[in-house]
Amino acid sequence: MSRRDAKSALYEQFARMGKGLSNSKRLELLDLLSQGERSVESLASVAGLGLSTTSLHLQGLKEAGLVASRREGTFIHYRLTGEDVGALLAMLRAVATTHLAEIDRAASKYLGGNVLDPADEVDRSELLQRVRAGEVIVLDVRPTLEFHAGHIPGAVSVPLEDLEKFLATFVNDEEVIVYCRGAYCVLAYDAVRTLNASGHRARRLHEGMLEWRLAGLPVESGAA
Amino acid sequence: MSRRDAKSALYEQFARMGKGLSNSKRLELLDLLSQGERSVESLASVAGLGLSTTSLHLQGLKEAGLVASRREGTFIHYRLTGEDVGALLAMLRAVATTHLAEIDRAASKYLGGNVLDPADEVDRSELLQRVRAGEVIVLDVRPTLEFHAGHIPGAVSVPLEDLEKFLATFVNDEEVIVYCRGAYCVLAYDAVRTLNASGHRARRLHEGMLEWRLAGLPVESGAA
DNA sequence: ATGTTATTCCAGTAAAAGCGAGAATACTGG
DNA sequence: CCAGTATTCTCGCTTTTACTGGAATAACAT
Repeated sequence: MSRRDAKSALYEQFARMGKGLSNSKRLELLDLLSQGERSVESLASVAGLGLSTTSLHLQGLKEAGLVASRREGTFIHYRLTGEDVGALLAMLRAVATTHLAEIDRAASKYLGGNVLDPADEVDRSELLQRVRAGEVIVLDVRPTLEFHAGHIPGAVSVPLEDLEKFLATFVNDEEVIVYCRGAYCVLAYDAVRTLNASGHRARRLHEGMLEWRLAGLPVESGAA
Repeated sequence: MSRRDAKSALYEQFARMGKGLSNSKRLELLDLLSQGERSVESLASVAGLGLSTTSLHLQGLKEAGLVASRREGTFIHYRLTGEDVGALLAMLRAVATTHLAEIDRAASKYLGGNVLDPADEVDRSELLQRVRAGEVIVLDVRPTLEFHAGHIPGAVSVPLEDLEKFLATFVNDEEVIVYCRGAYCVLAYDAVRTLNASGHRARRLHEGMLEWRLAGLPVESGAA
């Protein structure tokens, strides 16, 4: 084997992982998996994909070394192969946001309105400090299972769909900080709008759980 | 446009950048560009690709926001769009190395022999400290143009092809530290072998110029 | 065993990517 | 303005990818 061929073979290997990141549906799946392991069917329904397609993408991701699977009864749970995969995903998003102007437009279409207004965002250190001082209420608006897989200590789990119900009993006027999966997760944006519309002071945590964990900040798992 | 569609559109944008990383030849091109800007023809010859194919890949990378181009006379010089692109590339390599076992095998085939022996490697801080103390000679074995685009302060430019010639006049018995482009660049491995074979004490800098720069360490440009 | 459920495997199809060879284009220097 | 050079565009051609609907598997419960 020539030097050239050996070099190609090596870069071919790196490209295997690159291929995993080269499709929007696969990125959606990775994004979901960054919150904890999930079954194929659950991934398919959230990502809006057919089952066989989802299965195929997951096998592609496994081939790329980005995910691994575990059998539990009839279910097969997929998960990221490591923390570093989440970091890679976050960096891809960050670099893409910096260099592709279309992302801002697509993001504001998806997340709604004035996404870029930083006045509504709290950074991680501020949240940490204020929740420890008991000055704020932290709301985790992801689905319950994701909350159980890991959340910010002290956060209350209120899945977005239960927010209205929660508000009915929420007479407190403390400030609320809302978070969800990560940088481009829509849940917290929606929640902040709902909270503000019903007269509460609410802001969104900058980014979300993925980046919180990557920053090495404390994570609690199980029920609140 | 539905929520689903808006979400897809957003992830489609991230996938654009992912596609840039999904082909081995494109990764080779990015790797070369991480050392500084280059013309199309120069990239094509080093990567072993046809001119039209190279041009097409470069346009793909431009579409992905990973590279930009600049015209100078009849030449068009391509470059990475930012330092963060180099960081993304380095992280992709690192994550792939962690999770794809085949990479070790492909790497040792390409780089030759006992790649993994860490005894032959010097880390960045050790190099920095010892070159400042004047205890070692640092050899940059990349092509001259890449050396000019940016090198470790105090390093001597000896392109690999000129190494034999250099050795003829090199009677010093100080230790030599060799570096080249980055983690999987073959030049420094070859150079260390040549140096050792002719009785010199030589070790390789861990990784290379790309990672040195990303670590925020001092870089000098222009002639030595 | 048998039926149930979650997942994977298997064609088959349409679309896209990768590639080289040669024509076309864009700039430079007489 | 014209020849020369670097790059891009345009075809064809082959390979790969994305996806679907239905058959096949694997573990489980009865």
